[in-house]
Amino acid sequence: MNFPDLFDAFDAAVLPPGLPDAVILRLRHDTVARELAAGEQLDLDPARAYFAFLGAGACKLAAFVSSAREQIVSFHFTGDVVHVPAQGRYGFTLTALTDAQLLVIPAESLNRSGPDSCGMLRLASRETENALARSRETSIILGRRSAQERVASFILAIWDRLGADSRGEGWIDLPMSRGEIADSLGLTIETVSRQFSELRDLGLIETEGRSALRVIDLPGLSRCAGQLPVAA
Amino acid sequence: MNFPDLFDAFDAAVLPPGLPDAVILRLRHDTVARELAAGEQLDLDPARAYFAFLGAGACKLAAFVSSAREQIVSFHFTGDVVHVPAQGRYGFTLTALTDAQLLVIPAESLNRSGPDSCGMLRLASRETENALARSRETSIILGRRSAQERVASFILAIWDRLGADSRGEGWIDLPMSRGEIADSLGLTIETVSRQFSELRDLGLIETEGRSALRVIDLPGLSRCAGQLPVAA
DNA sequence: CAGGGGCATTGATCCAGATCAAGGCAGCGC
DNA sequence: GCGCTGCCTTGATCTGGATCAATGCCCCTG
Repeated sequence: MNFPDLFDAFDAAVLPPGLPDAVILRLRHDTVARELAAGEQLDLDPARAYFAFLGAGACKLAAFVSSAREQIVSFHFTGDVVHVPAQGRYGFTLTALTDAQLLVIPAESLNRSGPDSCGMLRLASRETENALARSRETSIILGRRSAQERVASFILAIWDRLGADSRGEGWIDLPMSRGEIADSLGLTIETVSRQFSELRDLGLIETEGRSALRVIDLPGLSRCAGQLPVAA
Repeated sequence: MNFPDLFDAFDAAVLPPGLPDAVILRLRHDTVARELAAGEQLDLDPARAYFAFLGAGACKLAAFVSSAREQIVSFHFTGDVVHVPAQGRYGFTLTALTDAQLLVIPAESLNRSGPDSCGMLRLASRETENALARSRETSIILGRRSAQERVASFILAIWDRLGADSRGEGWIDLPMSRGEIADSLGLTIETVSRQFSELRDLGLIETEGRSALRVIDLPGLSRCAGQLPVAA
């Protein structure tokens, strides 16, 4: 996908309708397309915050904690808008899990004030709010959940997100390694692996090879995740 | 403090300068003052998101996870703007730790579009972004830190926040109980207490009674918190 | 000022998950 | 198709923090 197509996709999927042409043009001018190979890291100015629109592929947003292991803040997939914060106490990096195409927009461009660009501000605000909701949910999981509950929650979340565009019989392909799952759940690789095995033995999921996954018993998995059956 | 004084404080401390009078008036009309006694919980419509300006006192924002224990998302103090999300998978509550006075503003009021209210949107966006940064930092602490690192980080954070307006000789009063500290750090009361004792034995902090606290060795405490010495 | 309730501290034990240590297997290059 | 490399799985042990169980000590009330 080239820049114009990517930008059109972004416009159609994310931008609020009815923005003045001049505003869109200015935004288009500030926006840059990037193509990342699997494993490649997006290089940004650490002093600035960005929004990135993921036109295709999957990526992870991670904080460097120590030289040891990173903490993965969130995973993102095709169509997502990712908030990449400026460097504060921690530095954040956006890294591709699969080959990915994205549009990179400096946060300032959305935040630029001006009577015409309210829609854009609204957008920035909404996307930040989404990121906040996800982050707070992560905090809850990291603070209070057992290993099994964490892994079950993770599978539910990714199943929910990728289940729709799955190939055929409801199998999905996990784009991230066990190590990356561990880094997002605050666990070790071994524990994640053991929990996958246990959920398989319980007949809740099925796996094939390293990355293929199928949920067999969704209610059972929800129960394992320790959540009330989706109360209203 | 009555409503006009509170609103003036809010205007002076938070609102961007140069907003049209009509916009401020409308906001003032949508805003409600609330006074909470220590331990009292702010009663809100769970279907809506709010911003709350804390004119005086301290409070906690917590998610109900199970009937067991709650996960405290953040602590807030005089002058803070708190983002209280609408109920999603989890319900959130804002509870006073000390007697508190606050202004409650429906998020919609700030988000209302209109060519004049861009400044307000900008404000909402900025406050949400602050909340996001805090939340992501929490995630990092909950995901990867030992008990001692968590408690040391907590003390550093609150010292940083309350150290300024401390009474005299650099003592601060913790407005929250050990249990609440535990609930915010993903630990138990006992572990928090033991870590306080250990940091005291290490000569890094001093305590008196249940709530008085003084940091003696700030660099040492930072080292315990496991953070690089505030790299640029 | 005495008594009592509730939070905080401290100690003893237990266990979930980390760490250490082998294998096993998928996917790749040759 | 064979071997190699790097993930993944599985097993054995260890340990940090949870849990269980007393006490101690503020602070409030009468």
